[in-house]
Amino acid sequence: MRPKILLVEDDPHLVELISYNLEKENFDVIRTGDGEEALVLAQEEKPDLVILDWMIANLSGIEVCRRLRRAPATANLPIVMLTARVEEADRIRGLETGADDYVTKPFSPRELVARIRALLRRLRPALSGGNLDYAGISMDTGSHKVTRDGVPVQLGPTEFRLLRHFLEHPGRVFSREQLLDSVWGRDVYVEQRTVDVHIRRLRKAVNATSGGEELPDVIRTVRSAGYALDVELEPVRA
Amino acid sequence: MRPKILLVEDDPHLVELISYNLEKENFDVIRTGDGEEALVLAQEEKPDLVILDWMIANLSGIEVCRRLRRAPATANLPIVMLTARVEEADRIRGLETGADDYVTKPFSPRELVARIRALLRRLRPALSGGNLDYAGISMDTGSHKVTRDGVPVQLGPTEFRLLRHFLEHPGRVFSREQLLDSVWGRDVYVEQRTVDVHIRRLRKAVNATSGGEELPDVIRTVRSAGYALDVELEPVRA
DNA sequence: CGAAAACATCATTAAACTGTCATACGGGGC
DNA sequence: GCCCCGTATGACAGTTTAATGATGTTTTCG
Repeated sequence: MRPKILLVEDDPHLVELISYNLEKENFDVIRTGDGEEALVLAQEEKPDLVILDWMIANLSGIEVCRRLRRAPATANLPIVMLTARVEEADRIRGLETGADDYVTKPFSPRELVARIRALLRRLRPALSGGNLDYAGISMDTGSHKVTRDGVPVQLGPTEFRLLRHFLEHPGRVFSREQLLDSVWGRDVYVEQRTVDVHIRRLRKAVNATSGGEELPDVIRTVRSAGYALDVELEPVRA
Repeated sequence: MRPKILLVEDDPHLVELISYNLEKENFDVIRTGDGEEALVLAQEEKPDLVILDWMIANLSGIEVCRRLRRAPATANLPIVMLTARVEEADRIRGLETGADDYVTKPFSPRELVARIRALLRRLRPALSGGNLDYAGISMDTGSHKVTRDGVPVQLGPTEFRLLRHFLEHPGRVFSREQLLDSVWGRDVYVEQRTVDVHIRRLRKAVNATSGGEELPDVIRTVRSAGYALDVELEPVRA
């Protein structure tokens, strides 16, 4: 899967340099030089990471950073600040505003890419071909193989993406709407109840071994809220 | 909660400089100058983050980094590499080995702290909200889980919203009307007495442990006024 | 092109939750 | 103690929500 990077930079020369290096490394790059537009693109394109120049048109980079952090949809978006400013106070201000990393010009494109990789490796392991593990479930995102307690699990494409999404945020509850958004895609219209069906297929595949025995369910249904991946330790009810 | 930092550095001057700055910022610092010992300490002390100098005794920093990543217990430990090496190739190698950030000497202590904060902010979201706690009751709004003294509590949707509302305003008394307004919704018409029933269900779930024993009631009934979440000691009346 | 897999829906069944009532309980004033 | 009024409680029936199995269609791939 190609990670999608939103590049917010108004120097055409730099845009070209960075884009070239990112695309060479198999990233998708969306470009803009405008602060306002950056906010819109961050909402609509759902990039995996933002590279943000401090000095851009319309809104300063730091203001864009602050607004991204404030909006729920982008509050967790990784942000790399990019700037010619070398004063320590500025770097610290950038980091404290919510940037995850801070690179000063002139910079090495390769180092920038390495830093982006390090960030994504940490925050979105699935993007860098890493392994996702939780509660005995192991997913190799590179080879698309999934095992439970070492036993291979067979999944269809949608179930795979669904499980990957859960593994990236273990324990957290997602509404059907959120799942449709992040697993199916923002512009697909399907019934919310369709999620149920895929949850069922995922459960069936993950909870059953080849022998037909039943393993503990790893997906928790939260009535009127959604679903979450986790091992409910006790189904005991008051 | 004070984050615990493992500082692996053998230059006494630097150790002091870094420790001083970290402790001033309310971090706990564990120190060692030895690579082997660093691995042991990482296992035993379970630090929240490691600062790792490239050049240290016994094992190079990069080898320590690699081994930390390999051991399951420390595979996800955030690592900040620290080095005098300025060559780009080294920085990239450090990041690709699994370090989360890379700081070159000479560096600003305040920037180091800012980078550490940025990393921890990102990786330990538990420290910055999402949780509601009061009187032994803990609600994780992200995973929709509630515990009392660590014991899971099962709630229906309405009881969950009700408890959340109380946890957001602990100690305060709400009339049935107010509760209907903020928990049920402004435009829903239900009997005021219905609140009583849900209060009862909430009490039942929260005050009873799996064993069936009774814990002290956390909801105070205020006659002719409403209810409050409160561990007000019983007005002892003999 | 044709078979197999994957998909989105629908209808049905099963389960959980909800609001209301009737009744029992209990504190406070007298 | 006795009464009054507000609260607690258990039961119940209707409603909402999720699980399940089946079905027709689309997509994938040989």
